[in-house]
Amino acid sequence: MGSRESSKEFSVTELPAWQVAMIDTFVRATSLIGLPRSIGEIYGCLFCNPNPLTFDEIQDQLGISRGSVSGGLKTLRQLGAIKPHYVPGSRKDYYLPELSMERLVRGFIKDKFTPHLDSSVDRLESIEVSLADEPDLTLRQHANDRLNTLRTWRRRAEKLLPLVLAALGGTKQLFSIKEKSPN
Amino acid sequence: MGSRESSKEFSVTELPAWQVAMIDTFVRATSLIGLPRSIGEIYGCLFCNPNPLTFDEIQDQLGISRGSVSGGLKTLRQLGAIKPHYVPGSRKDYYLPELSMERLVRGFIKDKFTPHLDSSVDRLESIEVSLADEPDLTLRQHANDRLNTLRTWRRRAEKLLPLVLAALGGTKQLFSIKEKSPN
DNA sequence: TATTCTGTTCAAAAAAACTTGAACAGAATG
DNA sequence: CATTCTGTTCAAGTTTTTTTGAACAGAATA
Repeated sequence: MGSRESSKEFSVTELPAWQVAMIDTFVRATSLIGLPRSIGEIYGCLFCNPNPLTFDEIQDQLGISRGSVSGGLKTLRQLGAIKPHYVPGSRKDYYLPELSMERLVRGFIKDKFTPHLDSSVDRLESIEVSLADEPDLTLRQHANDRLNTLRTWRRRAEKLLPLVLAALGGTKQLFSIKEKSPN
Repeated sequence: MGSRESSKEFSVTELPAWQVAMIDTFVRATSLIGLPRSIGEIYGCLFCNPNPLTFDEIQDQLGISRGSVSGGLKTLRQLGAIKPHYVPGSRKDYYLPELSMERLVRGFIKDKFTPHLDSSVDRLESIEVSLADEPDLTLRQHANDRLNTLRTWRRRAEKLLPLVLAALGGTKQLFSIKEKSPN
């Protein structure tokens, strides 16, 4: 099959400095939000390249294992941070990076935050139930206050997410902050 | 000194179910935002108690090591998530939880996000510099586009933070979203 | 159907993060 | 000054997370 130069083994690409630096940006960002290094590397790799990349090209450019590439691409797909790109006549999967900040953030929030927020309703209710077992009345009252604080926090967090997404929205919107009406 | 019941060794408190559940809430939350379990436990412990707690009381209630308590309190102080509470006639430090969601979030953002955002300006500039070494003109142009994308993202993130804090602000404010003016 | 091509899986290895507890430092007390 | 009290430090141990790569599965090809 073709020249032996096309062999799979060791075609590790040497990246130019600007690509290394750009990928580093994403590695920092993913680490900041608690995602593994390899995910930042893979997204960064796609971000730097003008063309869609394949599994193999990503592995070669980054010099990481097949397992990491496979898992990383899976997570990025789930987050909506990359988009499969169909190339006629090729059996390989090609990927392009999602470039809309709004969609990136939305995917992340949907995956990581929304499930927690949703399930927290039940957990707070269950706290309320177990609160009935507290014999010390004063303490029970205090615990109830704190439970209400948690509910307020939860409600605010829920309301915050749409606001964040709107602020990042591709359609440039303006926000005005109005002082609360006196009632 | 006093009855031997007051001995330091093994005074591990048994927590009521509602406290365990409430602390669990904070453990989940801290883990969600990438802080260690012990930090969630300590804050949760303070959150549940009506009185300020000391180092020792926290350790006893949670059954964790002195090192973890010391480190955890340090981080929480740095985040502004707990407040030292002076008690006359005691040599110990007492702590109360910060209960303002806005201040909690602000402290977290200041500690974790703002430094990254600030330093990113320099890093993006340095990418621009190293970009000059790219011989392929088309690729250089593409890289420059992407660099501008990164700058836009950074700018948006920077503008987002005040918005988030305002939305959580104790002074209830209302936001209105206006469609962008057509220019 | 055998072979090659693509990508996934998962047990084991490696790395990173967290916790522990003994030693330490400084301040208050006697 | 010696002792006790309070809390910090940090090396070592533990746990968790991430990465690796060999084995595998399925689809296309010959």
